[in-house]
Amino acid sequence: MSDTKTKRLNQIFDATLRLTGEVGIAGLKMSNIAQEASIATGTLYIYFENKEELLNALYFKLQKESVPAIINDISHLAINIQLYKMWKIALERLVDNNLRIIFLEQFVISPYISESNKQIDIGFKNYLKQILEQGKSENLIKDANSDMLITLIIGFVRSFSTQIVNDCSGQLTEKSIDESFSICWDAIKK
Amino acid sequence: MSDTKTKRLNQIFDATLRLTGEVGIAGLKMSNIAQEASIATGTLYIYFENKEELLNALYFKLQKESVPAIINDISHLAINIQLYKMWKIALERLVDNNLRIIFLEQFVISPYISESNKQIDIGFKNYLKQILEQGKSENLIKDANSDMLITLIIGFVRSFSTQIVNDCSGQLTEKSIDESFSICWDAIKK
Amino acid sequence: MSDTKTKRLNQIFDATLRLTGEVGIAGLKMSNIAQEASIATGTLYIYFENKEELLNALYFKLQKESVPAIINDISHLAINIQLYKMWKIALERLVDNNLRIIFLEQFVISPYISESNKQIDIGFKNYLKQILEQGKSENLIKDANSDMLITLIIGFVRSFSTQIVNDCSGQLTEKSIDESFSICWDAIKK
Amino acid sequence: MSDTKTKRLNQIFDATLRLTGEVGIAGLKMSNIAQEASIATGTLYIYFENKEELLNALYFKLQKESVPAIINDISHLAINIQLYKMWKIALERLVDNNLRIIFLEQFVISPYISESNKQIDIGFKNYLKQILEQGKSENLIKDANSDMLITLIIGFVRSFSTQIVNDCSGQLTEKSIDESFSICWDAIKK
DNA sequence: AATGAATGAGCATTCATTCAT
DNA sequence: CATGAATGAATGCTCATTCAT
Repeated sequence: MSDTKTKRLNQIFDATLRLTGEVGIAGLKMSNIAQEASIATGTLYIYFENKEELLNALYFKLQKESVPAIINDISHLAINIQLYKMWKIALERLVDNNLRIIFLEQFVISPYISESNKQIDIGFKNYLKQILEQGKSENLIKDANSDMLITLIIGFVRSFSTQIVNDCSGQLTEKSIDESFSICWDAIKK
Repeated sequence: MSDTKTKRLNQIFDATLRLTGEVGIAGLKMSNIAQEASIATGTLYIYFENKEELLNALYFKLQKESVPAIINDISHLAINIQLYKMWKIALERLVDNNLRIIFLEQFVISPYISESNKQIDIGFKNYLKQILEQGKSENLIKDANSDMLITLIIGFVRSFSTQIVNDCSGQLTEKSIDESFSICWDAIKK
Repeated sequence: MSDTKTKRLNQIFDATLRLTGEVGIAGLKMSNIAQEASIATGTLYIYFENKEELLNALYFKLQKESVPAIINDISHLAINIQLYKMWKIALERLVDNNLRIIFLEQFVISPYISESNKQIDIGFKNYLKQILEQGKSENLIKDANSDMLITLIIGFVRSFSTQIVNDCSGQLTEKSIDESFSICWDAIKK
Repeated sequence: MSDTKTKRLNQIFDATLRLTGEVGIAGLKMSNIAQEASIATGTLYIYFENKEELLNALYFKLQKESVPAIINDISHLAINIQLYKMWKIALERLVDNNLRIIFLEQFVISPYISESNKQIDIGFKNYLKQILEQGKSENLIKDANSDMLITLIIGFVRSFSTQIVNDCSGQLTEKSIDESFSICWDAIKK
């Protein structure tokens, strides 16, 4: 992809994220996205077929960026350390760019999400499942249904990061990362 | 309120819940709600000023129905029993009418939610906070930040009920209620 | 169909025909059609899915009105009288409402015409073919390819009516009808 | 005109004719013409002020090519031979390149045609008129209104060539040329 | 109160034309 | 000259809301 195109796409994605933070996905207008990105409305349609494709492309990009960063080569570590690292990276990524989490939370329930993007989470969940299964075999993790444990973990990360983002004075500190992970670990350890 | 009016309101609310399950909140159209409720579009505006008021009224009704049921006079029981009962009732209510949870999840992040309704959750959270504080003083609950614990609990209940609703074969059994609560309890107990 | 609906459709069709005469089919705008029909733009979309459907419906109506009028119960008459009556009615109908011919001529080559409407002429052509075949068997009509004769007749009617319509001072008189038919008849008679 | 320029113009004209056959004049887009001609959109505007000029230039070129070929020095021949030769050349030219006829038919009723191009037919019609007038004075041609006869002839040529072009299996043979002319001649001869 | 056709402001999308490279 | 990405005015279409019946 040419540098110009990449740059233009990022301009558009950044503008979309910024606006989502202000007006939500339901309030997004193509003309506003263009204005926020300092381009003409028509230019958006050079890069995307329509509004739906633009939003799905942004979702795909955010997911693509997130998952590898989270699961990056930690397979040699102890289970609880692996989980801790994933926990930390997930929280940091989500909270670091709070616009990201606002967009993701809203997009997944919007009428715009495509079938293919609906399935995109599954890769990460499978990876998490492997770790949990291994933990069970090492007698470190509870013998509960893995799907339930995964639901617990993801539900907590989402709630927690959303809370920090929405709480104006909220900050993600080492202490809060450790404390939240500790709670999560107690929930799933044997 | 006259019986006719109550009946009419329920017709509208049921139609709205049903449609939300199909098209999401962002996809709701007043004309469709009317059609689904077997009334004329104009009739909606006899009962509600506009779309925003209709949705907020539905949210208010769902919350009003849920909260009392959950917190109904259990203050004399042991902390973990109180929490277990709340856990069970919350799960049952959410899963029982899956349209309810879909609507609630979407509404709280929609542009339609009013300031007053944004605060409605707080009552329940304060109640939960009291229980947790009492638990801490009885040395049963972790000495962690109560808001974090609440976030954990609510995040898990939401994720878990959503998963059961979305999983076609998902059923809420005594076993899954107990198992999920057990995990949650391990997370917050001392 | 209710009277109101019929009236509304005619309002829209009339407005469309009038505008086609001014700006041609390529220049038609939905907002202008609405304005010309003294209704709101949105109202057009109550009666028609989109612009394409509106135009196809108008074409269908014009054709439906024309064909029966032309072929109305003349089968007992002599061949040349039958043809003369069809010739006269066709010319009168086309010239009588010159907007009709302008619309028809433009629509059949526009990108809006649907496949089903493309086939609509065939009914009339088949009727004409029967008459010509009968004429041949009675030794009144040339033994030439019927399709060619039909093409001749229709081509001439179209050209002639278009010329009269476009010629500002043009009038369709009994004399010009008779004269033009006489020429046509000489072309096809044995 | 430089060779390069001539070549470029032909590239553009050919592309325009080809596209008109596919999407009609109303469906022509400058970007598609450029693509079909394997040049950049902007390049079109080096050779033509705008879309209207491009189409009018193409129409003018097609007419310039056609008329001389049709009326080329046949004035010494008998009237019916003159007409036969014109008939034959006209049919051959039109059918030879069916895209030509599609374009011409659509362009003359499009909103793009300029006043000057509207008059371009008149030269040919005047020539035809002279022949018919001469034929009348020689007692060979009917004493009918010449404009009507011209309308008949042109209408038939157009319909007939269009039919051959649209009829997939249609071929222009010596036999069909002779047969069609014979019919036409019967129509106008005394 | 109930109706539902009508409204029109608002938004998504198109495409002829321009201009920096 | 040639390019093609960028432009933005113009246009098709939507849908919350109104109002005559």
